[in-house]
Amino acid sequence: MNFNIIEKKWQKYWEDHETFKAQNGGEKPPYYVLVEFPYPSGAGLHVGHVRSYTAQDAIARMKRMQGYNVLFPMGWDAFGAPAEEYAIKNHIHPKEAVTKNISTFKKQMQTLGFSFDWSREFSTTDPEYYKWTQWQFLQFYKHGMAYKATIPVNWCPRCKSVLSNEDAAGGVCERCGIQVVQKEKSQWMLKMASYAEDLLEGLHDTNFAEKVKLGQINWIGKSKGVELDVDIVGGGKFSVFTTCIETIYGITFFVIAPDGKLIKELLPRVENKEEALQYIEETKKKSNMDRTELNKGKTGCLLKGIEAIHPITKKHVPVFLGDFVLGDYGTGAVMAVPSHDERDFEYAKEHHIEMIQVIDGKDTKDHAYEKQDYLGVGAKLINSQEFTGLTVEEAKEKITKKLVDMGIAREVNNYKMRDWIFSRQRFWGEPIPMIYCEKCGWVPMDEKDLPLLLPDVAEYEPTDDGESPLAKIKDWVNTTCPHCGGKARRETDTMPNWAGSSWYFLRFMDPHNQEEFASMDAMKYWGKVDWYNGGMEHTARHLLYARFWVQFLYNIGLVPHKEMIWTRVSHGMVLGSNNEKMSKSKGNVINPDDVVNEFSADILRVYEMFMGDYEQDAPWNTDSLKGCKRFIDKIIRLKEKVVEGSTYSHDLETIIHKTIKKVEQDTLNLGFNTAISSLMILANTYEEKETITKEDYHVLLTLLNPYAPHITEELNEQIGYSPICESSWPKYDEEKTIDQEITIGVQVNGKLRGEIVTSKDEEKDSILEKALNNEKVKQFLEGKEIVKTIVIPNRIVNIVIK
RNA sequence: GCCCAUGUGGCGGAAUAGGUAGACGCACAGGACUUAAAAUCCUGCGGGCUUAAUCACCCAUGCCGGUUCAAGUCCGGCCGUGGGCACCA
Repeated sequence: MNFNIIEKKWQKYWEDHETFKAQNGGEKPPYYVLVEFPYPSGAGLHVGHVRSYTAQDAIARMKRMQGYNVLFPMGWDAFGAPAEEYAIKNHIHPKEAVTKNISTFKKQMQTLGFSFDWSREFSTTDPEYYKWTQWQFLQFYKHGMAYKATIPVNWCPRCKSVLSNEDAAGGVCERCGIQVVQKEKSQWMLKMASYAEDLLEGLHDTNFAEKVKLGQINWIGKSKGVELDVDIVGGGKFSVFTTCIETIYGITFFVIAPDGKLIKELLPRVENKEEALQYIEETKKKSNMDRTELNKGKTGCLLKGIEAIHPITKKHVPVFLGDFVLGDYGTGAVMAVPSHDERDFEYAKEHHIEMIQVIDGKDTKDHAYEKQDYLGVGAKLINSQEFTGLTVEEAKEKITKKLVDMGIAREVNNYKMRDWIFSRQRFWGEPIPMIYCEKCGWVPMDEKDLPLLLPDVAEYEPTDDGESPLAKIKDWVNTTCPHCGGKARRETDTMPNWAGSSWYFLRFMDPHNQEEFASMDAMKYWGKVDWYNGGMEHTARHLLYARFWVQFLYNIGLVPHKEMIWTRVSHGMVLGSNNEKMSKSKGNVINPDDVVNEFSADILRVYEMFMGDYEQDAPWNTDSLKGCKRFIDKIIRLKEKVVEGSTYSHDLETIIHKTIKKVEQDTLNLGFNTAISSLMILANTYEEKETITKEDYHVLLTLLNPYAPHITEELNEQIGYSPICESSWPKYDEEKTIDQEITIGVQVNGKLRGEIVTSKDEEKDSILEKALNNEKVKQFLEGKEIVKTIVIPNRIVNIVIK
């Protein structure tokens, strides 16, 4: 049997018959299966792609047979630095590289038989697509959600570009892995931080996997606390944010961020201005990474002439600069309680500041007694005036109330998540459709002039001065102001590659719409994405950006739901056979094309589904792949046993109904490996028989079809059935999934001593009688007193003796 | 340090609500078929102890405890591995 020819044959059949084309509308209920569209790299499709695409393909194929109108689209996320770097290295235009890569990817996907609706294909780099990305940016701008700000940003010296906080997690460039540095630049920003609470709340309206939800919750990083005003001796005041207001009596100093706004205001009053300025300069030089890595001691600088007044005791306490306080979190200033915060403790030691323990229960000579240790254990306050003796929980509440009543504090929430830095100094991205006019300032382009096309140029290398390569293209940059008609310049930064992927799933619902990014009708028809599969690494980035983007569109009335993604799941990686991540340098890369050539697409698909728990990483194992070939060969051989018959063989009925149920449920619960295993069991059962009916064979082929679509269609055709892709999914009868005879274990004092055969739902008394009469069990009961018997029909018998 | 995940044979991994641990597959060993190989088929395959071989028994889901008639599964405490975050007040 030539797998190659068969696979081509059926791929052509599907194409000719437009089998997988989804219609917007109709009788059938809609079902949207989505898998992250890939970045079409030069390396081609990875076996890891095959794993998740096959999984979603199996769901899509099964759902179609179950009578759903399934949307299973595919496209290309093709903007971004890798394409640009590839292009620079090979001296071709990124557009050409992308076109070539897309065609390779598409061919590979088609070879594997994924049931994508190719009529909806697009790339984020298509002007007809990025026109709408730009249009949506203008909506952000027009609703006050996009602004330009000069801020210290993460700058990657190698990529020569600004990175978002999400892209620079851990202080290193996400792509090239080198340390990022801080640089002041004027950037477009999207006000994502203002959506922090909505993004948290919205998670309740999703069915994301728990770990995905947690990933987002952690990234958003909400803390509840109190913002407290602190007066300065001689007038003026500042605020601090704290989550531990119960320690207020332990304040012995305050620390403010050297990179924050506050110090700029206070500086004129600082007596040791020179020293302070020097410290600020030093801080600026350190990147975020250094600041955390140094971690050696707590550097800082006392601000002479600035003394704070303790809000309750009215004592005067010193104020310091310290780089462990971040300028862009909270208020950029903290109240320091060295007895109850390790950082404050270290700082106090370093700078010889007094400490006051205010929570009893642990010695604070060597270390602070921190909140994670004193909360929830009934710890009580000391040295805290009228609050002494209260538990920390009571004190938290009462102190807050007192301060709020005094009018010097507010309960607030703070979030780690910041606004989205939306500018990149790169060529290969969506141009930001903004124009700068000396007279009018930043002016948005007229919507009817979109798309703002990327110019065709010869030079797209990034520049050392931190400007986008677009800045060099004078006739593109120079334009007229849409407002006053005067001379103006275009924004030369481009969007991050997360922009295009933030709304592509909406476009798939209505991909050829010329008037809108997608019609409200189409989006209402399809509703939320039913299944969205993607990598865990996108949890804090793509998925968060996409949700933010959708929530914004919802708030301005352009999408029907605040959350457009219902279930989000993620797959484990396919590792090399040495259990390490596949990489060229390790020489453990498996190319799916080779596997298809040597085995077949179906075998590769079945293997990747069978290789292990879908959500866990799994190493590649060629031997195991051969086992899957044996399974497919067995399926083929079974055809020789087929005889006429339009019903299931009587003795196979139970196992067939059981298998239908199992495959159906497992396929929808990410249990792909156990679905395949139950099909193996069914095939093994068939093999033991002399003959099987056509119907027996047909049902096996149908159940296997979502996983191995080509060979099953071929065999099914050979026994004279019409194509599986046009048939319906078999139904199981719950009654028939249950064995009439069940063998159960008999335990004596919890240890298995024998087995008995019972009929389904047999009476307890009758089961017990059988158990007591079991020869082996009898031996253990001899001369003993039966204290208790437990009989669970269909499951177990346990006899307790003394 | 904090958060998450995870720990079951030689290996990948099974085990709805606690109910016969090791499904299914791989590898390995022995055998059949073959001139031979491949393919296929049959048998065995956690450890220990016994035995001529069986039968039987004992131990076993990272470690230590607990709850229960019964624990891979529930609870408490440790240890290991992988990942994420990390001076976030």
